[in-house]
Parts: sequence; structure tokens; C-alpha cells
Amino acid sequence: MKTEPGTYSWEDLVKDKKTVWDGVRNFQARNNIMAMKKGDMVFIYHSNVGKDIVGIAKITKEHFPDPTAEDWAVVEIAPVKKLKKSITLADIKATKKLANMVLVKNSRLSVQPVKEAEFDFIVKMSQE
DNA sequence: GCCAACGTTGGC
DNA sequence: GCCAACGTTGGC
Repeated sequence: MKTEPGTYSWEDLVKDKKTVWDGVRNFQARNNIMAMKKGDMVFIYHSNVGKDIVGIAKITKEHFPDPTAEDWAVVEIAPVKKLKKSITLADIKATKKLANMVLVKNSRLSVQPVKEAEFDFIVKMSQE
């Protein structure tokens, strides 16, 4: 899940303990929101500023209608942990195994699917 | 600040 | 249903 740190950052999420991920106004992104299950892990990515995956959050409430716009959907997430070392877009592009990530292929999509192998690999990279 | 990529809108 | 025009996102 992408966010501009100037608007809502990982640090804000940690401070809030949990948040409703609203404001999604794209059908593809909405589909991805709806596909998320309680307990699923998600990466939080800072777009524009940093351009890096900074932490892991989890779904604490499955999708329900966006309180700010009925036709759209939101999930509630809570922070799990910050990555020891954030993984930048440049890191991802430079890593063959990750070069096919949606983040690279379709960077504008605000809620993206991450493959299990990609997830695990990024977690591993972040610990080195 | 620029611009490519993408999504949406609206005229036909 | 097509496509041009426009707006937005986000990397550089």
C-alpha cells in the first residue's frame, strides 16, 4: 500500500496504532482492497519522498464501505514492524527477482498485490 | 519542474 | 464504442 509520507506516513500509522485506509478511488486498487483478508500482511511504501518500503502492517478489519464515499471500500490496518533497513525502489529495480513487481510495472497503482516470494525476499533483504 | 503513463470524461 | 482531451500520479 502506497502513501505519500507528507500526507500520511509510516510514523503516523505507528503513532495512531491503527488506521482506516480510505481515499482509494481506483477500481483496480479497490479490487485489491476487497481481496485482502484479516491477518494479511502488507508493505507500506512511501511514494514521492523516500520511494521506499518502510514497514509491515496487517489487516485488522476486512473491507467495508468507505465512510467518506459509499461506493468505495476500505480496510483497517495496524503496524506490525518497521523494516530494519528500508527497501528503495532502486533496490527493487536492481534486484532481478523483484524486477517484475507491480511497483515497477505499474507504479501508479495505489494498492498493489505482492507475491509471497517477493514479500519474503524483501523481508530478507531488509534484515541484512 | 518536467513529463511519461495511466485513468476518466465526454463528444461524436 | 471509439478516441481525443484532460487530470493525476509519481519517478526522475
